[in-house]
Amino acid sequence: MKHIYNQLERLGQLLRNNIRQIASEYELLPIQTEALHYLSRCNQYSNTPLAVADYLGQTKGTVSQTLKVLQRKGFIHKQPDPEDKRVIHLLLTEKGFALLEHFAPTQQFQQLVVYLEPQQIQEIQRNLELLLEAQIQLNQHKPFGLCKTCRFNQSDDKGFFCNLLNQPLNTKEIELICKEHQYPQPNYHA
Amino acid sequence: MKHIYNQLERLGQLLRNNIRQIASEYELLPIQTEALHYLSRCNQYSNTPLAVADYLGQTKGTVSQTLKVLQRKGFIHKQPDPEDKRVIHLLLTEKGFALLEHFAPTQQFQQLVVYLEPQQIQEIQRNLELLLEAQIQLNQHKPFGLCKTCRFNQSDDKGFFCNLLNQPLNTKEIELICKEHQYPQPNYHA
DNA sequence: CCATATTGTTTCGAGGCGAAACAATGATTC
DNA sequence: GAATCATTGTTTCGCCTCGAAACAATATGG
Repeated sequence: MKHIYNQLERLGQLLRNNIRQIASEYELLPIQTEALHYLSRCNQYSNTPLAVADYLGQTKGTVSQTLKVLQRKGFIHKQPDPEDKRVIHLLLTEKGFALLEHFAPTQQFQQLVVYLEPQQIQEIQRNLELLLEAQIQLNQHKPFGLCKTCRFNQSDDKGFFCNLLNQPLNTKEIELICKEHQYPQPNYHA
Repeated sequence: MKHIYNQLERLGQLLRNNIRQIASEYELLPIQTEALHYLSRCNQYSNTPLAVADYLGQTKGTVSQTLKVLQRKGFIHKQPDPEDKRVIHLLLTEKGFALLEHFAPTQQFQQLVVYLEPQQIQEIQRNLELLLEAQIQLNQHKPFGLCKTCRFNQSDDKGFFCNLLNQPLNTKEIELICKEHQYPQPNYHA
């Protein structure tokens, strides 16, 4: 496992450096682009400062400042929740969405496909999925998975429905990240 | 590839958060432990501030400050090079080595082995190796590989020898990271 | 209605981060 | 050998991350 740890640490560093390099052209830091990337993929119940803090593993105070910078630079705007006046929803501006086109994934990363065969790509995806689920399980970390893989998501002939939030979901929404996500059952090896 | 990118970004974040959590008990930041981890694995030609900067993808000015903190906290000490008086060698103190026992890999990460079968571990290692080499190739980044996989490393009945630095190497040294490392030839798919 | 919990912001101090200026030493060239 | 250029490392500046703690506002439960 030591070898895998070193490989993952290194891959993470290289990816982060890759992001840093491109982000610097827009005068952004890696953590800022990571927050934007999350906000572009999460659902309407998960786009709050607290959810970003949970996702990135930082305190709400730290995230609050990072969001202030992103807002000042025009990548996001804040929208008060009409029902719960404590809550703020974070929405990407057009500038924010435009930025992510260059970022997630980076162009350089997309070129990796040249070095890999389709079968290998499948295999790598499966392996990374395994590592991710095991890591989340061990960390006691919220999985932040997509609704379509969530135990609360129910599908019938009328579409999809979240049994936790008691809300209907459309085909776009079940592809988004939810902070309340729970896997149906452990699918790793005991 | 977009899926793999998202998985790798997430795995990197979780790993970094895991490190942050443990490091905070020692009042260290992730980047500081990453520098220490590198210095514990590199050879005597690669333990300089500039090499650390190349490895971590940061400027020498930034690294100089990080090293200053690590020195003040007693994890490393600086040793001037006797031949080239511009060069400083960075050596871990006992406290530095002791710290890494808890870190690389983290205890939590080692427990991942419970969720994986030996065959899967092999497969994951191979796949990560592929991704790493392709990523390094694309980044035009120095590989920072081990001497035993380097094209300059020659082995005969007397032991090992580096044809670049014209130095003999022992069995311990060929397991260390070298900043001059070069792969013998591309072993990915064109 | 009141105590408690939750969400988000602000403030503080330490430190990461890159760019640029700087100092010291080594290498090249003439 | 002296002048020029390259390399290595440090310092300074301004902006930002980061966590902890204090704070304000709203929600919830008795």
